[in-house]
Amino acid sequence: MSSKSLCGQSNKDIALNSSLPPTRRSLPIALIRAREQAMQPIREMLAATGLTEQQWRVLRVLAEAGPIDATKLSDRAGLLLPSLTRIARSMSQKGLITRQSDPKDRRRQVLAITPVGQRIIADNHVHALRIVDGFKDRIGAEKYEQLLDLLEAFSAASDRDNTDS
Amino acid sequence: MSSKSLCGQSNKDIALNSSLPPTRRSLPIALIRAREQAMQPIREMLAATGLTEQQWRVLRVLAEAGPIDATKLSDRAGLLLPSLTRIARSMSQKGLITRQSDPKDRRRQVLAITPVGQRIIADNHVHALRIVDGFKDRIGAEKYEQLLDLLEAFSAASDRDNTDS
DNA sequence: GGGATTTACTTGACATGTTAACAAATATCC
DNA sequence: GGATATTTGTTAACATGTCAAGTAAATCCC
Repeated sequence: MSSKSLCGQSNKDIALNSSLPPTRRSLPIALIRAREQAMQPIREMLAATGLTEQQWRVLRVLAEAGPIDATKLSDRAGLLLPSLTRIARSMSQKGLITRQSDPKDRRRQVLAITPVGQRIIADNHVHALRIVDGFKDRIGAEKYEQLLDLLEAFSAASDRDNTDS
Repeated sequence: MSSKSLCGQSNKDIALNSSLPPTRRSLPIALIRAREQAMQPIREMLAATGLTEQQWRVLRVLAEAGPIDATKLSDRAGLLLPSLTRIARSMSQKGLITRQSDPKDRRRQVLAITPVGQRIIADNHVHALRIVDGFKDRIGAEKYEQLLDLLEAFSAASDRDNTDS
């Protein structure tokens, strides 16, 4: 099998039968593409509110979970703690959330949504529902659920060495 | 403040069965989580090289596709053009890629991988293969391919729909 | 052929992603 | 009790994400 000399000169053996998958079949790239597509209508919705996607996710989680500390919130919203620190400061200044240190453990910052924040969610509720419907329409409701299941399974499979007492 | 009271009292048209999905079943969040999990071993691999994930993707696509213009590269690597502009400048200065304007169309910037860049890919080839194997092990090879198919289908279904108010 | 439009980047401004270093409060251990 | 380690969050520094505006080259169109 003569190699095609992909990029020019050095057609050294790159271990023929064990080559990296084409970038079309790269999971990271596929995830990034899908995220880009999914975010697009959400950003359009949020443009009118002045919120970013991340700030919207913070409101969504707080509305769902009630007051929680920053670490749990960052985990549930898919944010890193340093990002959340800045986002929370900004949202607090805008009156969308409140921050108070936990009296039981003063390291913890307990965050909670305000009525103003709840109002934003309520105002965009119907629009958000239509966006989710749009997701389902893209590949069908069944495959959509299947996709969510697979993503969840992939992310959950990170507990290898969890032999706690 | 009060407890959960998701949207409160105005249940006029939002009503009963039409509530937003729990954040656990949110596609954007699920995609972000999965991406975070997938990137983790890749970042560990790249830590020794000083490259970022994005720079690695640029090298991967250029090695696969040969010299291409910035727009196509950004599309295939899952980057926005403004990001690629800066990344390409940085990588060009490091000698990982080359940039030259297309004589046929001088608006276009044709980017290509250098031997130095190819060397980085070759050096990390085996490690990268192991990472991909790790992905498959997380949920099984079959579900892994299924996940890629669904992601691809979701991203491809973007030629329609005009969700407007 | 020349103005209007489109394309292909580029740049700027700001928000977030990411890692490392750090401070403060708590937990552990002797 | 007090030194040490761990947890929780913050800050800093830099790279990227994102949108808007800008520039230069090609295309359209009469």
